[in-house]
Amino acid sequence: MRVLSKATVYGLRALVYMASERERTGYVSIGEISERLNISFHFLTKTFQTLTQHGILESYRGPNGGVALTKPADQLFLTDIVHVLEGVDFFDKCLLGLPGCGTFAPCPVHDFWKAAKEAMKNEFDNTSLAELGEKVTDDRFRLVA
Amino acid sequence: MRVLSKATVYGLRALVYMASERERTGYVSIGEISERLNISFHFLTKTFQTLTQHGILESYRGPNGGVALTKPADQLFLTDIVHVLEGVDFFDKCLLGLPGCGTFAPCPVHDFWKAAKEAMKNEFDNTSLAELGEKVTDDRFRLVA
DNA sequence: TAGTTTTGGGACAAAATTGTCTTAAATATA
DNA sequence: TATATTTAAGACAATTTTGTCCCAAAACTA
Repeated sequence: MRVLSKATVYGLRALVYMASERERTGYVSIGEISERLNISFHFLTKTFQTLTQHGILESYRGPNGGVALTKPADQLFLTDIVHVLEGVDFFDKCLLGLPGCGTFAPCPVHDFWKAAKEAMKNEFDNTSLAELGEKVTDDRFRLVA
Repeated sequence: MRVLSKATVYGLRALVYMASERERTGYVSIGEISERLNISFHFLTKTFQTLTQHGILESYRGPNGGVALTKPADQLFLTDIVHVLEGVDFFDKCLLGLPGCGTFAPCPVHDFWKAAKEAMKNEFDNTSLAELGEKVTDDRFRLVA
Protein backbone atom coordinates (compact mmCIF):
# COMPACT_ATOMS: atom_id res chain seq x y z
CA MET A 1 0.00 0.00 0.00
CA ARG A 2 2.09 2.74 -1.37
CA VAL A 3 0.60 6.17 -1.02
CA LEU A 4 3.42 8.66 -1.46
CA SER A 5 5.92 9.05 -4.27
CA LYS A 6 9.62 8.78 -3.45
CA ALA A 7 10.00 12.49 -3.93
CA THR A 8 7.40 13.09 -1.23
CA VAL A 9 8.81 10.43 1.06
CA TYR A 10 12.29 11.91 0.85
CA GLY A 11 10.98 15.43 1.24
CA LEU A 12 8.99 14.50 4.32
CA ARG A 13 11.83 12.62 5.95
CA ALA A 14 14.11 15.59 5.33
CA LEU A 15 11.62 18.10 6.74
CA VAL A 16 11.08 16.01 9.85
CA TYR A 17 14.83 15.78 10.26
CA MET A 18 15.03 19.57 10.15
CA ALA A 19 12.23 19.84 12.68
CA SER A 20 13.99 17.35 14.92
CA GLU A 21 17.00 19.65 15.22
CA ARG A 22 15.21 21.73 17.77
CA GLU A 23 17.75 24.03 19.32
CA ARG A 24 19.48 24.72 16.06
CA THR A 25 19.30 28.13 14.45
CA GLY A 26 20.13 29.26 10.92
CA TYR A 27 20.14 27.26 7.73
CA VAL A 28 20.70 23.56 7.37
CA SER A 29 22.56 22.49 4.26
CA ILE A 30 20.97 20.00 1.91
CA GLY A 31 24.29 18.16 1.84
CA GLU A 32 24.09 17.47 5.54
CA ILE A 33 20.52 16.23 5.33
CA SER A 34 21.19 14.00 2.35
CA GLU A 35 24.18 12.45 4.12
CA ARG A 36 22.42 11.90 7.40
CA LEU A 37 19.32 10.41 5.82
CA ASN A 38 21.05 8.61 2.98
CA ILE A 39 19.08 10.37 0.30
CA SER A 40 20.45 11.35 -3.10
CA PHE A 41 21.65 14.95 -2.79
CA HIS A 42 20.48 16.04 -6.23
CA PHE A 43 17.13 14.36 -6.01
CA LEU A 44 16.45 15.93 -2.64
CA THR A 45 17.60 19.29 -3.94
CA LYS A 46 14.95 19.23 -6.63
CA THR A 47 12.22 18.36 -4.17
CA PHE A 48 13.41 21.11 -1.87
CA GLN A 49 13.32 23.57 -4.73
CA THR A 50 9.63 22.99 -5.24
CA LEU A 51 9.09 23.28 -1.49
CA THR A 52 10.94 26.60 -1.58
CA GLN A 53 8.94 27.80 -4.55
CA HIS A 54 5.76 27.01 -2.64
CA GLY A 55 6.71 28.77 0.54
CA ILE A 56 7.36 25.79 2.78
CA LEU A 57 11.10 26.43 2.84
CA GLU A 58 13.32 29.43 2.39
CA SER A 59 16.83 28.99 1.06
CA TYR A 60 20.06 30.86 1.23
CA ARG A 61 23.12 30.32 -0.91
CA GLY A 62 26.77 30.38 -0.06
CA PRO A 63 28.79 29.22 2.94
CA ASN A 64 26.60 28.60 5.98
CA GLY A 65 23.68 28.70 3.61
CA GLY A 66 21.07 26.02 3.24
CA VAL A 67 17.37 25.76 3.81
CA ALA A 68 15.07 26.62 6.69
CA LEU A 69 11.41 26.21 7.46
CA THR A 70 9.48 29.36 6.72
CA LYS A 71 7.32 28.86 9.79
CA PRO A 72 7.80 27.24 13.19
CA ALA A 73 7.55 23.49 12.80
CA ASP A 74 4.38 23.36 14.87
CA GLN A 75 2.66 25.42 12.23
CA LEU A 76 3.53 23.17 9.31
CA PHE A 77 1.30 20.16 8.80
CA LEU A 78 1.60 17.06 6.68
CA THR A 79 -1.26 18.23 4.52
CA ASP A 80 0.69 21.37 3.59
CA ILE A 81 3.62 19.35 2.32
CA VAL A 82 1.55 16.73 0.57
CA HIS A 83 -0.52 19.36 -1.20
CA VAL A 84 2.65 20.83 -2.64
CA LEU A 85 4.39 17.60 -3.58
CA GLU A 86 1.46 15.41 -4.62
CA GLY A 87 -1.05 18.02 -5.68
CA VAL A 88 -4.04 19.63 -4.02
CA ASP A 89 -6.29 16.82 -5.21
CA PHE A 90 -4.34 14.30 -3.16
CA PHE A 91 -7.25 13.43 -0.86
CA ASP A 92 -9.72 13.55 -3.66
CA LYS A 93 -9.10 10.58 -5.85
CA CYS A 94 -11.22 7.57 -6.69
CA LEU A 95 -9.80 4.23 -5.59
CA LEU A 96 -10.80 2.78 -8.95
CA GLY A 97 -9.45 5.75 -10.86
CA LEU A 98 -12.79 6.99 -12.14
CA PRO A 99 -12.76 10.69 -12.96
CA GLY A 100 -15.44 12.66 -11.19
CA CYS A 101 -16.32 9.85 -8.82
CA GLY A 102 -18.52 11.41 -6.15
CA THR A 103 -21.77 11.17 -4.28
CA PHE A 104 -23.75 11.70 -7.46
CA ALA A 105 -21.94 9.14 -9.63
CA PRO A 106 -20.03 6.87 -7.27
CA CYS A 107 -17.96 3.79 -7.95
CA PRO A 108 -18.87 0.70 -5.92
CA VAL A 109 -16.24 1.37 -3.27
CA HIS A 110 -16.86 5.08 -3.05
CA ASP A 111 -18.45 5.17 0.40
CA PHE A 112 -15.75 3.24 2.13
CA TRP A 113 -12.97 5.03 0.34
CA LYS A 114 -14.41 8.43 1.07
CA ALA A 115 -14.38 7.65 4.77
CA ALA A 116 -10.86 6.28 4.59
CA LYS A 117 -9.64 9.41 2.82
CA GLU A 118 -11.32 11.64 5.35
CA ALA A 119 -9.68 9.81 8.24
CA MET A 120 -6.37 10.13 6.51
CA LYS A 121 -6.83 13.80 5.73
CA ASN A 122 -7.87 14.47 9.28
CA GLU A 123 -4.68 12.92 10.56
CA PHE A 124 -2.53 14.76 8.04
CA ASP A 125 -4.27 18.03 8.88
CA ASN A 126 -3.43 17.63 12.54
CA THR A 127 0.06 16.23 12.42
CA SER A 128 2.78 18.88 12.47
CA LEU A 129 6.41 18.57 11.60
CA ALA A 130 7.19 19.59 15.17
CA GLU A 131 5.28 16.64 16.56
CA LEU A 132 7.12 14.20 14.32
CA GLY A 133 10.45 15.91 14.89
CA GLU A 134 10.08 15.51 18.63
CA LYS A 135 9.52 11.82 18.26
CA VAL A 136 12.79 11.55 16.42
CA THR A 137 14.66 13.74 18.88
CA ASP A 138 13.40 11.64 21.75
CA ASP A 139 15.03 8.77 19.93
CA ARG A 140 12.25 6.24 19.92
CA PHE A 141 11.58 6.75 16.24
CA ARG A 142 13.80 6.69 13.20
CA LEU A 143 14.01 8.40 9.83
CA VAL A 144 16.57 6.20 8.18
CA ALA A 145 17.10 2.52 7.49
CA MET B 1 -3.89 9.51 -2.76
CA ARG B 2 -3.24 6.82 -5.22
CA VAL B 3 -3.06 3.38 -3.75
CA LEU B 4 -3.50 0.93 -6.60
CA SER B 5 -1.60 0.61 -9.87
CA LYS B 6 -3.49 0.92 -13.11
CA ALA B 7 -3.10 -2.80 -13.69
CA THR B 8 -4.87 -3.47 -10.40
CA VAL B 9 -7.50 -0.83 -11.00
CA TYR B 10 -8.35 -2.27 -14.41
CA GLY B 11 -8.28 -5.82 -13.08
CA LEU B 12 -10.61 -4.95 -10.23
CA ARG B 13 -13.06 -3.09 -12.41
CA ALA B 14 -13.12 -6.01 -14.80
CA LEU B 15 -13.68 -8.56 -12.04
CA VAL B 16 -16.50 -6.53 -10.56
CA TYR B 17 -18.04 -6.30 -14.00
CA MET B 18 -17.93 -10.07 -14.26
CA ALA B 19 -19.49 -10.40 -10.84
CA SER B 20 -22.20 -7.95 -11.82
CA GLU B 21 -23.38 -10.20 -14.62
CA ARG B 22 -25.24 -12.34 -12.17
CA GLU B 23 -27.46 -14.66 -14.15
CA ARG B 24 -24.87 -15.28 -16.80
CA THR B 25 -23.24 -18.66 -17.15
CA GLY B 26 -20.12 -19.74 -19.01
CA TYR B 27 -17.11 -17.69 -19.98
CA VAL B 28 -16.99 -13.98 -20.57
CA SER B 29 -14.61 -12.84 -23.28
CA ILE B 30 -11.92 -10.31 -22.45
CA GLY B 31 -12.86 -8.45 -25.59
CA GLU B 32 -16.36 -7.82 -24.27
CA ILE B 33 -15.09 -6.60 -20.92
CA SER B 34 -12.48 -4.31 -22.41
CA GLU B 35 -15.08 -2.77 -24.70
CA ARG B 36 -17.68 -2.30 -22.04
CA LEU B 37 -15.26 -0.79 -19.55
CA ASN B 38 -13.10 1.06 -22.04
CA ILE B 39 -9.93 -0.69 -21.01
CA SER B 40 -7.10 -1.60 -23.37
CA PHE B 41 -7.72 -5.17 -24.44
CA HIS B 42 -4.08 -6.25 -24.40
CA PHE B 43 -3.30 -4.58 -21.13
CA LEU B 44 -6.26 -6.21 -19.48
CA THR B 45 -5.34 -9.54 -21.00
CA LYS B 46 -1.97 -9.44 -19.29
CA THR B 47 -3.48 -8.66 -15.94
CA PHE B 48 -6.01 -11.43 -16.40
CA GLN B 49 -3.23 -13.84 -17.22
CA THR B 50 -1.61 -13.28 -13.85
CA LEU B 51 -5.01 -13.65 -12.20
CA THR B 52 -5.45 -16.93 -14.04
CA GLN B 53 -2.01 -18.11 -13.04
CA HIS B 54 -2.87 -17.39 -9.43
CA GLY B 55 -6.17 -19.19 -9.38
CA ILE B 56 -8.54 -16.23 -9.29
CA LEU B 57 -9.72 -16.83 -12.85
CA GLU B 58 -9.92 -19.80 -15.14
CA SER B 59 -9.72 -19.33 -18.87
CA TYR B 60 -10.86 -21.18 -21.93
CA ARG B 61 -9.75 -20.57 -25.51
CA GLY B 62 -11.68 -20.62 -28.72
CA PRO B 63 -15.17 -19.54 -29.71
CA ASN B 64 -17.40 -18.96 -26.69
CA GLY B 65 -14.26 -19.03 -24.62
CA GLY B 66 -13.15 -16.37 -22.21
CA VAL B 67 -12.55 -16.15 -18.50
CA ALA B 68 -14.59 -17.07 -15.46
CA LEU B 69 -14.21 -16.68 -11.74
CA THR B 70 -12.88 -19.86 -10.15
CA LYS B 71 -15.17 -19.40 -7.15
CA PRO B 72 -18.57 -17.85 -6.54
CA ALA B 73 -18.16 -14.09 -6.39
CA ASP B 74 -19.17 -14.02 -2.75
CA GLN B 75 -16.10 -16.05 -1.93
CA LEU B 76 -13.62 -13.75 -3.62
CA PHE B 77 -12.49 -10.75 -1.62
CA LEU B 78 -10.60 -7.62 -2.51
CA THR B 79 -7.66 -8.77 -0.45
CA ASP B 80 -7.34 -11.88 -2.63
CA ILE B 81 -7.04 -9.83 -5.78
CA VAL B 82 -4.77 -7.19 -4.30
CA HIS B 83 -2.43 -9.82 -2.91
CA VAL B 84 -2.00 -11.26 -6.38
CA LEU B 85 -1.68 -7.98 -8.28
CA GLU B 86 0.16 -5.80 -5.78
CA GLY B 87 1.99 -8.39 -3.73
CA VAL B 88 1.33 -10.06 -0.41
CA ASP B 89 3.12 -7.26 1.42
CA PHE B 90 0.54 -4.76 0.21
CA PHE B 91 -0.78 -3.95 3.68
CA ASP B 92 2.64 -4.07 5.22
CA LYS B 93 4.51 -1.06 3.97
CA CYS B 94 5.93 1.93 5.79
CA LEU B 95 4.41 5.27 4.82
CA LEU B 96 7.91 6.75 4.76
CA GLY B 97 9.33 3.81 2.86
CA LEU B 98 11.59 2.56 5.64
CA PRO B 99 12.40 -1.14 5.30
CA GLY B 100 11.56 -3.15 8.37
CA CYS B 101 9.53 -0.39 9.95
CA GLY B 102 7.68 -2.02 12.85
CA THR B 103 6.85 -1.83 16.51
CA PHE B 104 10.49 -2.34 17.42
CA ALA B 105 11.99 0.28 15.10
CA PRO B 106 9.15 2.52 13.99
CA CYS B 107 9.14 5.65 11.89
CA PRO B 108 7.45 8.70 13.41
CA VAL B 109 4.14 8.03 11.69
CA HIS B 110 4.13 4.30 12.30
CA ASP B 111 1.35 4.14 14.89
CA PHE B 112 -1.13 6.10 12.85
CA TRP B 113 -0.26 4.35 9.63
CA LYS B 114 -0.48 0.92 11.17
CA ALA B 115 -4.03 1.66 12.28
CA ALA B 116 -4.94 3.06 8.89
CA LYS B 117 -3.59 -0.01 7.15
CA GLU B 118 -5.48 -2.30 9.49
CA ALA B 119 -8.74 -0.49 8.82
CA MET B 120 -8.11 -0.76 5.13
CA LYS B 121 -7.18 -4.41 5.30
CA ASN B 122 -10.24 -5.15 7.35
CA GLU B 123 -12.43 -3.58 4.70
CA PHE B 124 -10.66 -5.39 1.88
CA ASP B 125 -10.89 -8.66 3.76
CA ASN B 126 -14.63 -8.31 4.06
CA THR B 127 -15.61 -6.88 0.71
CA SER B 128 -16.44 -9.50 -1.89
CA LEU B 129 -16.72 -9.17 -5.62
CA ALA B 130 -20.34 -10.23 -5.26
CA GLU B 131 -21.11 -7.30 -3.00
CA LEU B 132 -19.58 -4.82 -5.41
CA GLY B 133 -21.11 -6.52 -8.42
CA GLU B 134 -24.56 -6.17 -6.92
CA LYS B 135 -24.08 -2.48 -6.44
CA VAL B 136 -23.34 -2.17 -10.12
CA THR B 137 -26.22 -4.37 -11.18
CA ASP B 138 -28.58 -2.33 -9.08
CA ASP B 139 -27.39 0.59 -11.14
CA ARG B 140 -26.57 3.09 -8.48
CA PHE B 141 -22.85 2.63 -8.98
CA ARG B 142 -20.65 2.76 -12.01
CA LEU B 143 -17.47 1.11 -13.25
CA VAL B 144 -16.68 3.36 -16.15
CA ALA B 145 -16.23 7.05 -16.83
C1' DT C 1 39.53 40.11 -6.44
C1' DA C 2 39.95 35.20 -6.31
C1' DG C 3 38.43 31.08 -4.50
C1' DT C 4 35.12 28.30 -1.92
C1' DT C 5 30.55 26.92 -0.56
C1' DT C 6 26.01 26.51 -1.31
C1' DT C 7 21.37 26.48 -3.87
C1' DG C 8 19.06 26.89 -8.76
C1' DG C 9 18.02 24.86 -12.90
C1' DG C 10 18.40 22.29 -16.67
C1' DA C 11 19.99 18.31 -19.44
C1' DC C 12 20.32 13.71 -19.38
C1' DA C 13 20.09 8.62 -18.10
C1' DA C 14 18.01 4.59 -15.84
C1' DA C 15 14.17 2.16 -14.30
C1' DA C 16 9.42 1.20 -13.70
C1' DT C 17 4.86 1.54 -15.37
C1' DT C 18 1.68 1.68 -18.93
C1' DG C 19 0.23 0.68 -23.44
C1' DT C 20 0.52 -1.52 -28.28
C1' DC C 21 1.36 -5.09 -31.48
C1' DT C 22 2.44 -9.60 -33.45
C1' DT C 23 2.43 -14.40 -33.42
C1' DA C 24 1.37 -18.82 -31.42
C1' DA C 25 -1.68 -22.20 -29.24
C1' DA C 26 -6.14 -24.04 -28.23
C1' DT C 27 -10.85 -24.74 -29.40
C1' DA C 28 -15.13 -24.73 -31.99
C1' DT C 29 -17.71 -25.00 -36.25
C1' DA C 30 -18.70 -25.63 -40.92
C1' DT D 1 -9.71 -30.10 -42.96
C1' DA D 2 -9.97 -25.28 -43.20
C1' DT D 3 -11.41 -21.18 -40.96
C1' DA D 4 -12.78 -18.27 -37.29
C1' DT D 5 -12.54 -17.15 -32.37
C1' DT D 6 -10.32 -16.64 -28.27
C1' DT D 7 -6.50 -16.65 -24.67
C1' DA D 8 -1.09 -17.00 -24.07
C1' DA D 9 3.10 -14.96 -24.39
C1' DG D 10 6.48 -12.08 -25.52
C1' DA D 11 8.59 -8.15 -28.05
C1' DC D 12 8.41 -3.49 -28.30
C1' DA D 13 7.25 1.58 -27.62
C1' DA D 14 5.64 5.52 -24.86
C1' DT D 15 5.30 7.66 -20.60
C1' DT D 16 6.25 8.61 -15.90
C1' DT D 17 9.15 8.28 -12.06
C1' DT D 18 13.50 8.18 -10.19
C1' DG D 19 18.19 9.26 -10.19
C1' DT D 20 22.70 11.56 -11.90
C1' DC D 21 25.48 15.20 -13.62
C1' DC D 22 27.02 19.75 -14.98
C1' DC D 23 27.24 24.54 -14.81
C1' DA D 24 25.47 28.97 -13.42
C1' DA D 25 24.21 32.24 -9.70
C1' DA D 26 24.58 33.90 -5.10
C1' DA D 27 27.04 34.62 -1.03
C1' DC D 28 30.86 34.26 2.12
C1' DT D 29 36.03 34.37 3.21
C1' DA D 30 40.58 35.44 2.70
